[in-house]
Order: sequence, then C-alpha cells, then structure tokens
Amino acid sequence: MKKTAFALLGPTAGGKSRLAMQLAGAHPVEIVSIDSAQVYRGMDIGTAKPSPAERRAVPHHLIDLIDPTERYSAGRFRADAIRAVAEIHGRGRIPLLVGGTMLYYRALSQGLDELPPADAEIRARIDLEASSKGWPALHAELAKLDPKTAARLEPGDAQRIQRALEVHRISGKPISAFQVRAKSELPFELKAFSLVPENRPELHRRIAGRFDAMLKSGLVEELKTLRGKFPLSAALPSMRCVGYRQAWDFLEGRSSAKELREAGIAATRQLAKRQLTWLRSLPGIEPAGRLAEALGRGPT
RNA sequence: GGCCAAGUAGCUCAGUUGGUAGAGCAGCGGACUGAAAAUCCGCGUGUCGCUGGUUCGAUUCCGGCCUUGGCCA
Repeated sequence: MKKTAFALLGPTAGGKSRLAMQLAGAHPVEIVSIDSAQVYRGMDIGTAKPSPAERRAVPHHLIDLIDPTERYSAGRFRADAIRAVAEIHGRGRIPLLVGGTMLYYRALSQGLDELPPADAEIRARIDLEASSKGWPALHAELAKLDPKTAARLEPGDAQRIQRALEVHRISGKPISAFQVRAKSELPFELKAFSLVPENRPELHRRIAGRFDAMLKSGLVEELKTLRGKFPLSAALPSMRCVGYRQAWDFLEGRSSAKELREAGIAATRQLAKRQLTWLRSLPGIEPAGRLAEALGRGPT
C-alpha cells in the first residue's frame, strides 16, 4: 500500500503557512515548500519565508536551494519533491507540501512529459532574434516548424514561443511531439487541500498589510544587499519575483516609494488572482477545513 | 474678498468645431508542460461637479453656484 503525502495550496497571503505550522504542532509533519520564489537564498523578506525559529521547530524542505543568479524549474521541483517526500516517509513522518506555485503542484501530481531541459545559449540567441524581428515573426517561424503549437500560442507570448523554438533547435522535433501527457505514476498518494480567504476584499486587505510589513522589515535593503553580493540583472527569474521587481525599479530611480508600494501590492493581487484561477481548474482538491481530520486518520 | 486654472471610469488624463465619450493603470474572467511570484489573451454606461439659459438636441456654448489648486489682497 502506498504511503500518503498531503498538499496545502492557496493564494499568497492566504494563511497557508500559519495553518501548516499549526498542524505541525499536532501531527508528526515535515513541510515541503511548493514555492518557486522561496528556493532563492537571501530572498527572505519578499518571499515571506518561514523564520529560522519556525524552521527549527518544524523541518522545511525545498527552501534556499539556489542563488538568485541561478534558475530553477518545474522539472527539477518534481524530482526534488518526490525525493523529499520519500525521505520524510523514511523517517516515519508525514510530508505536508505547502505553497502556491500551482504549475509545480500540477507537474508533481500529473507529471511532466520528457522534454529537453532549457539551454541558456539557445535562449540568448532567440532573444537576440526577437529583439530585431519581434516575437510575431518568430511565431510565424514556429508555425512552419510546429503548426500545432503555433496555433495554440498567441503571437505575443514570448516565453512559450521561445520555449517551443528552443525545443525544436535542441531536438529537431516540435515540442508538440513530446507533449503526449504520458501517465506518470507517483510513488505515493497525494491528497490536496486548498485554503482560500472568504472573500476578495479580505484577501486584498491581507495582501496590502503584508506588503507594508515587508517594506517595513527592509525589503528594499535586502535587495540592495543582494545586488552588492551577486551580479544580478532585472531579466533574471529571481528578479522578476513580486516585490523584488518593483523594489528594483525603485532602486533604479524609476519609481517613488509610493509607487513601489502601490505596484507591489497590485502585483501581489494579480498573482493571487492567477493562483485562484489555477485552483478552480485543478481537479480533486478539498477545502482546507478537512485537512486536519485527514492528517489524523491518514495512514502514513 | 478679487483674478486665473481645473473638475470626464476606482486613479491619472484625453476628447467631443453641439448629435450623451476613450486611453493607460487598477479591477474582473481565462489560458498555462524545465523562467511560472513568469508569460499571454479577453472584458470599458461613466448623473462628463451642480443648477438655470440658448438650442430640435448641451458633457461641449453662456450665466450662477459648489469644490480644489495657484496668484493677488
């Protein structure tokens, strides 16, 4: 019989971490982060990482994996998460995956097809082409190589057009040939729950409150320190994270303190909205209210 | 108190030589396969400050009033 892992999903600032810590007080739980931003070392304030005290009280995994100059991926998350869950089971404890990066959750729960990994050099070359021709031209090129993928992508969807061209250049095959949605079995059972604030105004209040708290705790200072320590650029995935992107503009003198606050809060709301869209589309997710009960009875 | 300017979408503003109006941002919905806190798509009725007048018709022209900012007392 397969062992079980639990997942707690929800929009940012929705109270997931708090609930997770609470549950960890009552059950032998270790937390696995499902968070594409908490993987960066040194990005603590803006990603609302659990505090050192919380991490001492309850083991947390998949946090602080890479420097902000590096890149992570959904594929790597899937492998890392499967390994972390196995280790926790090996210790006779319960894995609780907590986070809001829904692509990572889906990659874990539904699997990923075997695609060639990213290639920084090819991406740089495609970026260069795009800057002279524009993305619609590259979309037209893609239409010749991979009509199926081109048909489902918008001519302005830079990121996906680039990925599709990248896969073709690496493998000589269209990305659609890889995307067969192969069934990939997880070595454990995964039960997912979602925590969503009662209403939108409440969520928005929490988001504003939390962003103000981040500014007060020194989000801008944190970024300034990171910029002194690493050769960062605004194009890096780490620097596109909510809060850091806006703080970057502020440090570059492109926005005022007031604009930083407003843009940061708006970006967080938009993130939360996308997370809610994901949550509505994902199958088999139960309300978080049932999680405590499930942990209590679940055979681990 | 006098003079001047501005009052149009939640915000910043454009516009209508008189035929009831549109951008950006915000917001809302959606998509999503190794960058995903990313990337992209769709959605715009609002007493055009209030009130009289002129007019077939006023958000637009004229008068008065109100509010805000500036200058002068």
